[in-house]
Amino acid sequence: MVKVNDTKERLLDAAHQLLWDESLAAASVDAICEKAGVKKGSFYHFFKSKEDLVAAALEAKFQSVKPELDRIFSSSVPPLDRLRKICDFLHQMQRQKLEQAGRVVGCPYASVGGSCSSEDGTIQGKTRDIMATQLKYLETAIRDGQADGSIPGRDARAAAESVFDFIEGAMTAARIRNDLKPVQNLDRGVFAMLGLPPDPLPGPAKAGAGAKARA
Amino acid sequence: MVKVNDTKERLLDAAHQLLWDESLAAASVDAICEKAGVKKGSFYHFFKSKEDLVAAALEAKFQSVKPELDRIFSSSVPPLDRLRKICDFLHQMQRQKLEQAGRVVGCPYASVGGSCSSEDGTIQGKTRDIMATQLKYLETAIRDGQADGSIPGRDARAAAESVFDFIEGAMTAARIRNDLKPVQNLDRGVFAMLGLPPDPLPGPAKAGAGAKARA
DNA sequence: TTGACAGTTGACCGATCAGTCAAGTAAAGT
DNA sequence: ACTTTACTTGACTGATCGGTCAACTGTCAA
Repeated sequence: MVKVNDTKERLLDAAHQLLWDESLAAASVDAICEKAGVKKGSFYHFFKSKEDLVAAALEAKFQSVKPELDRIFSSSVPPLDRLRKICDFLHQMQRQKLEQAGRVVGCPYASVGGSCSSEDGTIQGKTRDIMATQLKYLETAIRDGQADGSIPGRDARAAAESVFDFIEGAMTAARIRNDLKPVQNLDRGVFAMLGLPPDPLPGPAKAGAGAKARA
Repeated sequence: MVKVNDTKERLLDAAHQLLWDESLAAASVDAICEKAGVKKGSFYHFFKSKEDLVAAALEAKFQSVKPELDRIFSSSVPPLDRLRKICDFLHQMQRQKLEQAGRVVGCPYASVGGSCSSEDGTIQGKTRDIMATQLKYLETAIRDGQADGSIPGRDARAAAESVFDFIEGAMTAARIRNDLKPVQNLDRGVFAMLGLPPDPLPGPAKAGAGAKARA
């Protein structure tokens, strides 16, 4: 009995699911309403426009994963571990979405933000804001790493931007190719971008030919 | 008088311009026809569907820049120079499109491919093909570099994929933020990704504070 | 001269788009 | 008991979507 009226949440959930699993184009007001089991009149009781709902759905979803980001990027974790963890987190999330949605979905912010003309101010602005916030996590981790000597270089901001662009590019590639491979070893690309030697093979003494698992 | 009937070309041009400058959603059949100065009936005389036209427009545009790619990635050019040149080429192209379209447009293949549900087989398939072809240029250059010792590492394919993802991510970021900055120094990210030292500052003795241009 | 045919035209189709609205329900506030 | 308020509903609008069609035009070949 914690919540009797969850209409708004159902709309936000349905919208984000359509945005992420399908596309901005697939997330029509009618489709969102049908998926949420809500009539269109109710939709416009809670949101003044479709743009409004889309922006709210992106924001709500980001807020829901933010605690996880705060945990992963905790200052109590060594900077390189934060990077390893976020790469693994992104990979696992894509794997989970693949099972649930039946396809690789990539990053919703890049997909949605990239698929609107800049005129759609509200939506693209929201994706910009969220991605800027995500960038800060990377920037802080890299700056901490540079401070403790675990990461070479001095310009944490520029390094974070490059790493972020690489990750987003890999997510987009995974979506377009409908293939998890681009996001399977994000840490290798991230470490290379930062001028770090690649991680030793995961798992202790995992038999000889680790590289063969590629095939 | 070389061409009396350029209707098909006008449709392809108009379509690609809308796809690139605006979005897949903005490239409606009506909008394409209006921009091309062609009636819808004629459209369907040349193309059997909108998907058909979009795929053809993407392919046609790629074919039109292919000679430039072949020149940039010529085997007669040192591998590192090929990478420098393609980064500069992409930057200049984005700059030119910015002037022409009034905004940063990014990579049309990533934008279009990322903004359709995988169901749109034809279109997403075409973007996949084109991007796979582009990847081969990078792969060859990197393999040549690894062969002559100018690039460290052994797995040219994996390195090319990482570099490609980074470049695409930067193009997408530039589009979403409507800002050229992410594509202004692609070579730095590319070189870092390949484990290379950054290029020395461009231009001989370009006054002291090169880094100040950032602000 | 007459077809044949590539190309063009504008009217038209049903479906779907985002968004509106008046009427209704039900619970909370007075 | 009465009103206010939050929410729901289904029918509706005009615009636009992708796509069709029969009729028309010009050109070139037989």
